[in-house]
Amino acid sequence: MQDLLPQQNDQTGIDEAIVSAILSARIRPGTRLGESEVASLFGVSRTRVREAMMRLEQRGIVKVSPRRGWFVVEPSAEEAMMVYAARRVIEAGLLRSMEALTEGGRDTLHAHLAEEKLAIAAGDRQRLTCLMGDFHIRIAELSGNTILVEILRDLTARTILISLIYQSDFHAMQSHLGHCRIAAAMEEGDFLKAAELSVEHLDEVETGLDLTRRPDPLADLRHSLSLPPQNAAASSNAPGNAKP
Amino acid sequence: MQDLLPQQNDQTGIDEAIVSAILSARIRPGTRLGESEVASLFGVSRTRVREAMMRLEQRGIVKVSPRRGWFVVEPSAEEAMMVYAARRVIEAGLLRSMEALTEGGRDTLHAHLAEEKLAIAAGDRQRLTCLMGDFHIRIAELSGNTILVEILRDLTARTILISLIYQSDFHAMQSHLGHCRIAAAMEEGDFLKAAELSVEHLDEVETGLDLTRRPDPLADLRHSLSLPPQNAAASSNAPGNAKP
DNA sequence: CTTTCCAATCTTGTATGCAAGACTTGTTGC
DNA sequence: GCAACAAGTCTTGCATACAAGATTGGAAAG
Repeated sequence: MQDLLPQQNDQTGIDEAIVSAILSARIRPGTRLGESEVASLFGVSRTRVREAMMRLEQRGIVKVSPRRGWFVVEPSAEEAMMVYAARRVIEAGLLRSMEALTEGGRDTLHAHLAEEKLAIAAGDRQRLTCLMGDFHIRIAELSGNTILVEILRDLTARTILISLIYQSDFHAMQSHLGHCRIAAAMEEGDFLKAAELSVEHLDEVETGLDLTRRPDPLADLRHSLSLPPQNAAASSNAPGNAKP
Repeated sequence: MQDLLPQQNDQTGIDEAIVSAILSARIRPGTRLGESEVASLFGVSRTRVREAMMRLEQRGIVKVSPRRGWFVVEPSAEEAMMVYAARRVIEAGLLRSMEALTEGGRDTLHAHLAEEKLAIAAGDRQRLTCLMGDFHIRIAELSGNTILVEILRDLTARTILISLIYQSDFHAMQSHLGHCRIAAAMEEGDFLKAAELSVEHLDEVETGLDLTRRPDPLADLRHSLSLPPQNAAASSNAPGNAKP
């Protein structure tokens, strides 16, 4: 737990520390965030933690289980589809509404794609997760509409949680290529094409999910014990423990 | 103040009571919502009011001025344009993503438009304000995507606040016709056309705003004293108070 | 050995208390 | 008469205290 919420200084806010931890996949869906725990980590009282949690709940990032605690959301398959649908609607709508790409905008996109390439080469998966989500936020920022930026940031956070539950393997290269194609279309000034590519890209990612998979409440424990992932342990008995 | 926040029973939540008051324009932008005041109105302690305010702040509906109080937001001209831009993006994107209108959906739209007609005939402006915003929410609901519904509901609340600041007169009939056209296109199954009409409709409404108008902090006091609206009072002296 | 029940513990839900900043208003000095 | 100032009042910010539900662990009964 101590690693998941770095001793970010108080000024940035508890909210952003948690969101940032999610955006870089340092914190898993279903993680319990006890008020007292977080409070002591940040050196404040429960009051402020609670306020932060209220805000995060409004943003669809944590949920409270009455008198049990706060948990990072574990989107259901249905919710996952809604998140992707919402992103398709908003991102495609956004691109279609754009009319020109400034020189600064072009540079921003190039710089971002270069970073993605770098992270892929380095195999830095945590950084990559963060960057893959950020790409879409960068595009929203180009529009200058901070309302949409904030909406998409929260949806991106949820997307990352979704991928942590339902995504078996991370096709980083595929996503990167998708991003490159979108950026290229934008540079050509063909925003309609960029919008269509964006929808395709999101479809691709969504199709890559295994939405039949149930979130595994024992995931972290399983991992701590170095047990095989998912189901093998449950269906087959351990050796030497044979029983008719 | 007592009239603005009806003694809605506790179960529905303080948040929704306030949002509902805004959606039907029973509460004006810039209204102060003191923690103690609201707390006593709802018969709870400041703690719960504060939590509600935190959530509403996250939704862009209230803002806190440090150690001064909570206020219903008064969107600036810039923010107003962003809200409309965001709505264009999302609503158009949503319509474009739709593929069919169910029979139930058709009925919902018809029923809503009938209500609009009724309110226009009755001249019930408060109800009309509510309905005009609701139309767009109904459409989102047809998509079944609750995420987008919630986003649009908050944007609609902000839109109403914007119109209370910058809109001089309420072209209810014009808006209603816009809604009818959109619904008609949807019934024809021509969602692309519906999307375009939606953008036009929002443009129309936005164009009808006078974004140069500054929010008047004395509006409610002025109204209480039955003084002429806006500026006349400030530039001309009261009769009998002539002074060289 | 298994099941049931109860007490201890831990968690959030809510209220309250105190501190500190912002505004108001009356007062003082000019 | 007017400006500067200062005390008082009102507000949120934050911490803490206590109540109540949820969970867990163990003891007791079958």
